[in-house]
This record gives sequence, C-alpha cells and structure tokens, in this order.
Amino acid sequence: MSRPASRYPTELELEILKIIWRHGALPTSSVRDKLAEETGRDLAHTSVITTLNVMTDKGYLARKKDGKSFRFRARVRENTISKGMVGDLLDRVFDGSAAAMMLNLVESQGLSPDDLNELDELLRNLKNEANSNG
Amino acid sequence: MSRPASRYPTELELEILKIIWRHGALPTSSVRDKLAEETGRDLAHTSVITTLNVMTDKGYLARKKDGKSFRFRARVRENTISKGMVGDLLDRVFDGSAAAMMLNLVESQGLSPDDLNELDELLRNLKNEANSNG
DNA sequence: GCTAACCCTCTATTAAATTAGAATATTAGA
DNA sequence: TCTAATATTCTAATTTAATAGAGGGTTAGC
Repeated sequence: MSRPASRYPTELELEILKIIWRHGALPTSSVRDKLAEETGRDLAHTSVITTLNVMTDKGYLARKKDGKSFRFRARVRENTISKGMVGDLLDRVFDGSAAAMMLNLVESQGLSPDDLNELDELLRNLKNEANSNG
Repeated sequence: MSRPASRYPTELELEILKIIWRHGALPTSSVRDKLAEETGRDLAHTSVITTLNVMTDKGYLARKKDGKSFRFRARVRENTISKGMVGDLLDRVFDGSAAAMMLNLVESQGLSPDDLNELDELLRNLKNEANSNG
C-alpha cells in the first residue's frame, strides 16, 4: 500500500480555505492574489486552479460559473475543520486526553496573565453550563 | 517545486516514536511486534527497518549494534515533539492564538466535570506561579 | 468574422511517505 | 568450516501533494 489521503486539509488547502472563509466566495484570480499577498505563496494561475479543483472534488469547495470564470465558495465551516484537526492531533499525540493536550498548550505557549484570566472565565462558564444543563 | 518534508514526525513515525518512548530502546523485531499489537499495523520486517532508518536519518532515533541486530532508541523527547506539533497546529489553524485553540478544544471535546476541575486546578497553579515569579 | 485577452482542462513532473522484495551479510551451532 | 537462521541494505512501486505548462475554449471589441 501507500500513503493514505490526509483526512484533513493539507497545508496549501488550509491556506486557501482560510482566505475563502475570510473573504467569501472568490474567483481563481483573487485566490491567487491573496495567496501571494497574505502568505507570500506566489503560484501560477494554473496551479491555483488545479488545487481549487482538487479541493472541490474533496468536497471542501463548490464552484459556480460567474460570467466567464468560476467562483469558489467554502462548503465546510471553519469551526468544523478546526475541530477535526484538533481532534485528530488529540488522538494521535495525546491518545484522546484533552487535559494532557491543554496542559501542553498551557506550558508551551507562555500565556500572559490576560490569557489566564480569559481561560479562567471560559472555565467558569463551562462549569455553570454543566450545572444548569446536567 | 514539490511537497516539502514535514517538519514533524509523520503518522507512522509518530506511532513508532510512541512505542519507543513507552518501552525504551528496542530492536526492529520488537518494534514490528508492538506496531502490530498496539496499532494493528502489520508491516513486513523490511518495511519497519526502512522506516527506522529513515527516522534515524531525520534525527528522531539513534541506532546501536546489539548482538547481531540493531537497537533503536529515541533521540527526541516526547514533550519536545508534542509541543512542536501543537505549536504547528496553533500557528496554522489558529494563527497563534492559544486562547482560540483552547476554546475549540474545550468546546469540541465534551469535557467531564472532572476534566474541568483538573483544568481549574492547573490554571490556579499557573496563576500562582505567575504571581510568585513575576 | 478576426483577434486579443483571459480562463479552464488535461497532462506531467518532482518529492515525500508507505510499503516490501531480492540480494547480501552475519552469527550461532553442528 | 558449512549451514541454517536471521538481520540488513538496496532498490523499487505506488499514492498523495504541490506545482505548472500546452493547448483549447469563450467573450469583447474592432
């Protein structure tokens, strides 16, 4: 056998998704421009189309004719993809232990006092929810 | 150009690293056995060696002759790799916002009350540290 | 009806990752 | 020393990802 297709967007695919999530449906030329502007990735027009079509086949995007060119819109939500990718890492690296992953994140990412307070608040809300819903 | 080498262990490489982190230095045959037992991945002996050698080239492992076979040990620490992979996802998906990533993790992973308490404690400790060290 | 401009489809190349077989080396024991 | 067992190296096939060129279609303007 050989390498299985990745279950989540690849590097380039994610860059493109992020652009489309931010700016809404775009034609190829705009995707290309923004890739160059925002990520420094200066691809040929045809390379961008090829990738957009692959992404369409994979179900990440939908395309619709608009005048003489296609316009691509996202078919997946940012939150869905994020959760999928985080969940994947969680399983692969931390064997599903969310607490272990959080600990790692907290340890390694030099959180500021503001960050800590924000998290504190987040936790408090979650606890309240848990109490009122459970 | 084409695909650049991934900066972090691939799927299979990570499985192998986890086995070696858990069990310490192992000969090829044991890595093979444990891959089958623990992950259901039943590879040919030569496939395992090939991968182990690639991992050695990449600096993830070191090999030393032991009797008639090689024994492979980890050259990277689990925590280092975890942090790298989490940091990578953090940058690529959440543009470096640890708080956003935590929120996602908390939202999506249905944390139990126990988990919440554990995290609460974790945060409290961090805050204390921040106060006493700052 | 041409021509220029623009966009797309099809095809192709390169490298990494995964997998494994053939050939070769090594070692222990008879 | 010869053999059987076992381990390693070398080579290779396959698939995905990333990238882009050649060729062909469409549209607006002259």
